[in-house]
Amino acid sequence: MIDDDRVFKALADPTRRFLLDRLFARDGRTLSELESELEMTRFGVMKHLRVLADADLVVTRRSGREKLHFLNPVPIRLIYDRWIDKYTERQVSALADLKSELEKQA
Amino acid sequence: MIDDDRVFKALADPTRRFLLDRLFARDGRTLSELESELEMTRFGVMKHLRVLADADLVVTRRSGREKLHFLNPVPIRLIYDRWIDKYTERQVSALADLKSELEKQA
DNA sequence: AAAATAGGTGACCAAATGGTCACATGTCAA
DNA sequence: TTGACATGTGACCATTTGGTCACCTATTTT
Repeated sequence: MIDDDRVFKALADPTRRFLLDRLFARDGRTLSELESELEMTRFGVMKHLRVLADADLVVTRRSGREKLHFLNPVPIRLIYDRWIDKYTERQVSALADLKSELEKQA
Repeated sequence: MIDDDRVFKALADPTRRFLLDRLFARDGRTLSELESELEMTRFGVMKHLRVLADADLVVTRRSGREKLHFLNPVPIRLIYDRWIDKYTERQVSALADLKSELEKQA
């Protein structure tokens, strides 16, 4: 366990979670595209993407003058494994489903 | 999605993750017991437990002059559901297992 | 009842964090 | 080859956050 701190710190910011949500919906977006969806300068978005990349939650690939961003779900899975007991997994899952159902209605 | 920010902010601190780890190992600990495992004053630990409770990651029950703390895994499960696609779940799980295996050896 | 135990509040301070800007490099199109 | 486009760096500032302390209340124990 050496890089878990970077992951949790990266997830702690709402803008960065929004970026992950956008990449979860569709991968391979550029900085400019992501910037256009946020009330923030390009520099702010760039910093956030840097933090996500350092945490390995986002991986990138250059293509000409563009840089494409992709979501990497592996670190998320590791969080889950840390505090969800295998034996109680089913009950927790059922409770979580119930909670999101209730929130949908409200 | 109203209280997710409190959850992620709560998880962003290493001391708070350590507290969750201890409660995952065994529930129902008191403030004093948790304090004794940390290089920090009681007040610091109290603040951290307050943050975890506000995020609903920890629930408490009073018993006389003691206050017992319990881990609540539901918010963790909700994080998982947010960014793990149901269709790719198996592959991600396999990758995560591989990563933790490699880290054990290193 | 007195002393020890367990937990709680508000003020305070140093350090980390989120965001902007001036400036700069590399790439594509006309 | 000139200009527009896409991304990158370092300095800077306001706000948030992690931690301590003086002081306080409630519950045992002797």
